[in-house]
Amino acid sequence: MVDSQTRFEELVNRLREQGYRLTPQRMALLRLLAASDGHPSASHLYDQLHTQFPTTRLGTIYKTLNLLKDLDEVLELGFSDDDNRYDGNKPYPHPHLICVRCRKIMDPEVKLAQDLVQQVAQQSGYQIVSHRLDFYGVCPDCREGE
Amino acid sequence: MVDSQTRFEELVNRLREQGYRLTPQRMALLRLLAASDGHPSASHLYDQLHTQFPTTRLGTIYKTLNLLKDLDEVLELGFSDDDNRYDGNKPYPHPHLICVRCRKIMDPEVKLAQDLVQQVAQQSGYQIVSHRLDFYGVCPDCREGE
DNA sequence: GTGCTTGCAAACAGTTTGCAGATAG
DNA sequence: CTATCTGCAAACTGTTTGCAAGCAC
Repeated sequence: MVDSQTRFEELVNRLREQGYRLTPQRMALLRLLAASDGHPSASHLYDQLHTQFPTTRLGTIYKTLNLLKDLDEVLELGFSDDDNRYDGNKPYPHPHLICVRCRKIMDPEVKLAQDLVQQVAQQSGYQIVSHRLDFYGVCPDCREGE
Repeated sequence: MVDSQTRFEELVNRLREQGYRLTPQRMALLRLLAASDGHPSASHLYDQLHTQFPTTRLGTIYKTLNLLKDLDEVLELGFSDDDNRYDGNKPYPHPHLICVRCRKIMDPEVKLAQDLVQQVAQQSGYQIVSHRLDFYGVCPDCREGE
């Protein structure tokens, strides 16, 4: 992972150069995204921002997250049965490891064989634009109490 | 893919042996699930059932789908930004290929290297219970009109 | 000063739940 | 006969939208 201060500055510059405004709330959100490796949800980010900016609402957070998503600076991990999660450090497809008990999400140190993507493209005639690989399991902490 | 009649009978027997009732609506839903290779959504199934059983409601369809999901006879593909899709023919993890334009879903003829799963388990200490691999792309039909 | 951003509240959509009447076994 | 299933409607939840006031530039 890139240094969190560096990533923060990257995000700030990216918004600035695109002509977006850097409000204090946005700066704080960018700082959180750059600092977190835990794939926070919008409401987790809200909990953290709320202490500093008591009037901040979830809606505002979603707006900024969607903005960053459109700029490809944040990866959104959507779940149909749970809050979506956001990764502001590695905004490109990569495998995730999800604990089915505590919902902790980490990045395993593996990657999808690139020729598998090629193979799918050739077989199907699809133009592949992205992919997603999630492993579901029980994390060591959650296995302990069994 | 297994023959659709065979799969239908499998599903019927599975419900029967578990003591669940085989109502006409359920039978029709099982038939649809066994026959479809297009990963239908609940509302797609509803559209089809509705002609035969005009009083059938989406809620009922969800109840039966969840029942089959609990019996591991249907695979649910959840999407945070779209209807969930259901696969009654291959109710185990396998890769999917999703058109980002028309939302058609097919099964590419590839499979995830099994040792990748092992590798993740060993590295992380997680007990892996499942996984999901989705490729996103533009299907040949949707590329045509470009 | 201009118009993007925020706070706020209401809307949205897919899915789930609760209940009374219908029905499979 | 009776417990399960269906139809129905309301509830639920995470996310999005619309608008007026605020503030970055």
